[in-house]
Amino acid sequence: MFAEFEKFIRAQAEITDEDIKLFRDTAIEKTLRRKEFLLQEGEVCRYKTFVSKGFMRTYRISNDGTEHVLQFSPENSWTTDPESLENNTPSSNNIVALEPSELVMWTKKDFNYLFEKIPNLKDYSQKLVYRNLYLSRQRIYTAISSTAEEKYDEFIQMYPGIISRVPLHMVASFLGVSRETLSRIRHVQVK
Amino acid sequence: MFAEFEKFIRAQAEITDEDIKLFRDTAIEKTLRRKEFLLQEGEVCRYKTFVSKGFMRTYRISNDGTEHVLQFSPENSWTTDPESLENNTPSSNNIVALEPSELVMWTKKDFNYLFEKIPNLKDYSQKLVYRNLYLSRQRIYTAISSTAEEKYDEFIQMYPGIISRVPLHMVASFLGVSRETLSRIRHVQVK
DNA sequence: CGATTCTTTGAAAACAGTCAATCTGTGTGG
DNA sequence: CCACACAGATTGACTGTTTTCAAAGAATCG
Repeated sequence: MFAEFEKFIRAQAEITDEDIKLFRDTAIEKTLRRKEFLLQEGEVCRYKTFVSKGFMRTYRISNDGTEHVLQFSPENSWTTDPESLENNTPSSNNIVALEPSELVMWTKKDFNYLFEKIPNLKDYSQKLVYRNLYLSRQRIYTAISSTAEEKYDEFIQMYPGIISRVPLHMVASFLGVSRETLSRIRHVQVK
Repeated sequence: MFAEFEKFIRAQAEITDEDIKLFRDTAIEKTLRRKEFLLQEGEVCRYKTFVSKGFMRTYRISNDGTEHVLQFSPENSWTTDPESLENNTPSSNNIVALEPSELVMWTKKDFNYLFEKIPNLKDYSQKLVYRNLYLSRQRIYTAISSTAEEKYDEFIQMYPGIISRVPLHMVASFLGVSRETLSRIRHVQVK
């Protein structure tokens, strides 16, 4: 699990062998089976976590009991609840494994220590947050400006790999459309 | 204009008199009349900008020519296109004054210089980005999970001051509903 | 005041959601 | 290996919501 992370982080930032040792010494590895939770609503998120294998999904449950998917996290991406982690507040989100998954995690404290010791990490982290912010803005724009069909098309464009790995009703939930509507949209397009 | 910024930043972070001098020496002040642009689609965003008085609005124009409001920025808040600023890429957004406004701006270069000189600034900036990210996520969640009426109610809750300062059709555009729908929602609620 | 911008209203049409039933594929246990 | 259960996907009919279009009324800016 750590091996995948090492490969990933070396590709993303200038990282020395010593840095890698620091990462490794503080990392916690975790394996999840399908449908196991990394985080459940009400818990405080304790870890920055990197998905080295598998597939995670973040969702929230609304008052009427419906699930709404906020994020898909395939291997080689990060998944956490930054708000809960930063402020030590109970999370409103659930993070669950969609496939058997392998995670590499760090506590906030350890990661702060890494920030001090690994100069390039702060820059990388900053960039990551910014990218997150752009993507969020883009998603907001799509949500307020597009029809269901346009949302679906953009999803396919932006995350081409995802559609084949998750049930369609979760894609529908991610897009904010009912599963039936998504089904009909897709059927029209096949023609 | 700078006076408002000084007051604001002192309240937000531990800032010394020397820090203030640094801020001031690099700041550019700008006054905008109603409907004047801070940034237009296609331009590269060059400044971090603080709204010390007035009211700014960020919007994007979709293919069919419709405006979609991404952000409202009243006095004592920041407004920029972070993506364009960071990557020197042409912006897809327009930022325009809704009221006569006064701005305090810094180039990216100068602000990086400030980051080096003012240790607490990085933390403050980090927090700001994070808060932005939470708010964006919240807005995404609302967009995919709520009815038009719920969206409006949440807007009123979250930004109580805004509704009285902007035309309703811009609120509608922010929420992703037609102005007619918003009008009807509001009318029902008055009962 | 005059022009422009903004808001409201009504009626029709388009769109998306709900409900219920059916179909499909997958994997499990007998 | 088959039968069955289960999760997921699709379909049709219906309902409800939202958009669109058009017109008129209200408010605001210069």
